[in-house]
Amino acid sequence: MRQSELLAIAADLFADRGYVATTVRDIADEAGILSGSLYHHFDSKESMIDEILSTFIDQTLSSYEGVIAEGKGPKETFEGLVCTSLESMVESRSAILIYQNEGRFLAAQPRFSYLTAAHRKFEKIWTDVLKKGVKSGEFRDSIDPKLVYRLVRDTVWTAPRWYRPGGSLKPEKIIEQYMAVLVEGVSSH
Amino acid sequence: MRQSELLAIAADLFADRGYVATTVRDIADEAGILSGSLYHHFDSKESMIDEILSTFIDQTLSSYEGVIAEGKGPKETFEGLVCTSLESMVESRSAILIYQNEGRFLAAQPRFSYLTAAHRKFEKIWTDVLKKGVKSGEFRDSIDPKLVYRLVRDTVWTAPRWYRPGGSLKPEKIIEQYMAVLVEGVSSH
DNA sequence: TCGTCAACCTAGCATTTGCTTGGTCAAGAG
DNA sequence: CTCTTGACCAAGCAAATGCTAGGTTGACGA
Repeated sequence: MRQSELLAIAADLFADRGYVATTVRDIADEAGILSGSLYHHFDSKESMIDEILSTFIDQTLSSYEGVIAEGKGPKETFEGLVCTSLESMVESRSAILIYQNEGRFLAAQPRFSYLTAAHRKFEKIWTDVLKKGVKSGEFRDSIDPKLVYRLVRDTVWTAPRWYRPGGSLKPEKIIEQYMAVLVEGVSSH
Repeated sequence: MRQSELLAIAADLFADRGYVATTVRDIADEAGILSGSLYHHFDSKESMIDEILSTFIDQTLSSYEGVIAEGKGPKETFEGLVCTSLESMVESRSAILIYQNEGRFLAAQPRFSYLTAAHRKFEKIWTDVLKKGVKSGEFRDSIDPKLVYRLVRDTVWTAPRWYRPGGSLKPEKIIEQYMAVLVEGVSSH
């Protein structure tokens, strides 16, 4: 399918230069076609980012639910959430960046109201795990679940900003270091 | 001075909507003047963001140097760096956001080469402290200074994304929680 | 009273932007 | 051989964008 190829190209450009700064001519150039030809595949520039974001949200949500479904304790579940978030950096790098950079602005439009809904679901999943960990004593009871959720989310979803796929810095190394700091950061001693 | 008022307006808009998405007419509207009148104060839209960013970098660098100059141990110095970074969120909220969101793209232009230079200075300051902490045994020797620097930097500089000045969530609360997680996250036990 | 000057306006130009319309072309089905 | 269809091109339009050139206004000092 040509559509998904074009979407991947668009996603990379949106992630690198920003959605507004990327023109439909930029995307077409990268694909080796003319800008008008894009409209054979998509209604509008907006529908491209729409597709990118909704796909990313579906994937993320189901990967989170998979971790929850394992039914492990709070600490291991927390580790699982951190791990899967960081792992998605490899395949969904540009989507994460777009979600982070353009999400807030787009969420104001009715078309992208699902962004706000997803945001709330993410928050509930993370804070639930954190609260359970505090109850079980595995996490310090001084932590504020909502605030720590934001900290962790921002931390794991900002790594794609400087992570370069195929670079010498391997994802495993990043995951190992980030997991250690974050888990130690919330655990009681 | 009218210039600084206009700069503050521009900074807020750049931070909220993005540099490219903000038009000179947006800025002028917010200031209650016409777009052409902006060019009585500034050479170009680009020179506005230039001024905003270089001011922010000067402030940040000198605040970091102030912390270093206190000559305390690695752990307390690290705490000081985290603290001053989070504190700057109140007065330099928009500048931090602009630096984070537009920095990478702008740094490619010769005019903004100072961004790359500043980035290197920031990295050196943070990693030096982390290395010293590892040597002294206060920080775990398993941590990778460069990676943990990125983690901490991204974490403290992403908070302005959702922090709302004047909101019910006080900066002190954020600083307390963030400091606890980050310091515990790198410390040895 | 006159001259100066910062701040702003009026009007518009050149370019870029997202998108449209009508057409071409090659591959595959019947 | 014809017909359909998916992928693309050619050409351009209306709106938006950064910026410019020349003029107006009101405060202030000499």
